[in-house]
Amino acid sequence: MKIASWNVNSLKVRLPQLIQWAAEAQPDIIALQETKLEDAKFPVDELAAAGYRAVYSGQKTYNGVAILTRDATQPEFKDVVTDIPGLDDPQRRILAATIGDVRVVDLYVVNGKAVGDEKYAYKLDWLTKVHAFLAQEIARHPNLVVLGDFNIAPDDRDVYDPVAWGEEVLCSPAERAALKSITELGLHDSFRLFEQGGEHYSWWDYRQAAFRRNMGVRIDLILIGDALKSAAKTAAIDRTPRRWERPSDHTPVTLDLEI
DNA sequence: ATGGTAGTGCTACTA
Repeated sequence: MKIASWNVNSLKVRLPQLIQWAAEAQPDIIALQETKLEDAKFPVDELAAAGYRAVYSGQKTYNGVAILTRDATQPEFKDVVTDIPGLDDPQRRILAATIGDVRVVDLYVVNGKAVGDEKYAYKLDWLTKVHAFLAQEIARHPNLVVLGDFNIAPDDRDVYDPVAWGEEVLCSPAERAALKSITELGLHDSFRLFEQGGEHYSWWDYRQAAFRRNMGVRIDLILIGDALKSAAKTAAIDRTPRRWERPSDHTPVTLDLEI
């Protein structure tokens, strides 16, 4: 089973790229972030024609998450959750669904704007509530996959210029501590099961030719529970779509599981 | 220190 996560930065714009990439990469499950589409405008028919069924939780202009599964190989979605229990939040940033015996939680973590900003405080509070939700999820579902745009670079290896980034947003100690508390629930950064080096990034700013210069950060993660660790075979960051015309600022990340 | 680009939607806001 191949699982992918991609912040598409507008599914309306990126739909042709998503369909092309899926045809080439053949993922069984794709978690999307920043679809920026109301549910009524989700491209159900176009994705069905491409062989994928979908669940989605979207809004106009901002945020929006979706999970796609390959029709031919995957069972129906079960136990779909679109909100963190106890958090009344209009921002569409979380989507959980069970596919067979795998539980998938798709996250679009708050960006936070800047350390000290009110959006940063919202980010940390949101992460605390997600932590509580994931503690319940991992107790219920041993085969747990938590993936998405975390908007946190786990450590300095995941940052192009850690001195310049310093303790700015995406790299601040409080954000990294929040991510660590999530991984300490028993969730592993699957990419780091296979690759220890730096210079592997999943997001590059549109400005300053950042992609060409590989000035990026690795903020798109696929976390897996202990029970799936031995099933993990390959983790990768596929930079191909970032080279295409009119790309998302993020590129897809993938994980192959032998299940 | 600032601003550079992109998406939405038409004015700033978010990233």
